[in-house]
Amino acid sequence: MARKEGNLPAAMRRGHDHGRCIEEAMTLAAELCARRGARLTELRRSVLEFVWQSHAPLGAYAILDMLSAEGRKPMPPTVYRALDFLLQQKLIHRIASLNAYIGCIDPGRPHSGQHLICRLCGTVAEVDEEAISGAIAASARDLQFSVERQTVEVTGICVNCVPD
Amino acid sequence: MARKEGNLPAAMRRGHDHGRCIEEAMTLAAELCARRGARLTELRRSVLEFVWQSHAPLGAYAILDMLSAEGRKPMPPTVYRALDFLLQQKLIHRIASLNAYIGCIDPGRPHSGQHLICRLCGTVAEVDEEAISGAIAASARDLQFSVERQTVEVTGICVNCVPD
DNA sequence: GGTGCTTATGTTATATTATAACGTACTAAC
DNA sequence: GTTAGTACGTTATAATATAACATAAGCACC
Repeated sequence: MARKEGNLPAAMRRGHDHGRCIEEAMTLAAELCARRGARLTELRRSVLEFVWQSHAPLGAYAILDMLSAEGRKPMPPTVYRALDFLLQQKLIHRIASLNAYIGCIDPGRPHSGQHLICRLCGTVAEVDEEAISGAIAASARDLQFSVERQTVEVTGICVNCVPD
Repeated sequence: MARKEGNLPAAMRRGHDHGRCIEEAMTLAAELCARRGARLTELRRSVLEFVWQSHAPLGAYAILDMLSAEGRKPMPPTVYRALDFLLQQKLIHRIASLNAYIGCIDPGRPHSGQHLICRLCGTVAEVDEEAISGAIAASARDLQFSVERQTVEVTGICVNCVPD
């Protein structure tokens, strides 16, 4: 029995109101930064907004081009510093296998986060399955390995890109 | 109860006979390539040997330097092509979070493979836990996502690098 | 043992991603 | 308003990777 589309992550729901995704992400980011005493400057806000413009991850130089098109003409370190800030605040994730950055769907809560990357449309859906992170933690414990970070990137074809 | 060192992957056994790791890997590589009609040329063999010189992953340009020191003076594409061949034959893995390459411990058998990366000594241990790959497969199935590749990279501190 | 096909490697140039180092400007606290 | 700290600007370069085309090596067939 096929899962209802409504239960899929927003990234994989074709018709979802993405404006709402952006709006919620920006609001939550502002709240979190305020609470933490971290400064979500105009630049950082712009970068976060660009990252959120779709559910496909964005490269640093794509962001740089977008900022240039907007009138700012930043150099790479400026962009990387903004990305570093957003990473530290856990507002975005880096997708190592793509050298690109994507908005975090749940920045308020600590989580490891697994990413499903569609090879065709580029969409990345973030999930947080205790079964996965728990299995990794258990395996590490067994080897007396002290885990600091889990990177789980699953490449394949999403439901919207396979023939029915 | 602590796991015995003898049960750890070779990468994490301090005193293991690494010459034997290399030897076995090279023999197995030769066998597999022969069986598959793939040509393990001198260059490819050298690259594989360099990758196996330790259980820490090696960057493409480090390999290039090693080849240069040996007398060959290859250019980057030569190294990358050799790495591509070895990746296709599943004789090595690419560690995305490090942009580096490491020998596969079990190239004969299809497997997804998870990597535990010690931030301090650089050692990477490959494990293949059905609990992990199964949990990922189950989660993907649930989202009707068709998995082609799993990248699991766990960063932390290995048993040899934590204080007793 | 040459011919031609395929695969592997050489070579030149450049693309892409990321950081080091140092200077300036902004902000908040006093 | 001075100062300390943080953010941003700027220049230069490092590190990783690939495109495009030329040459050479292996091999299959006659």
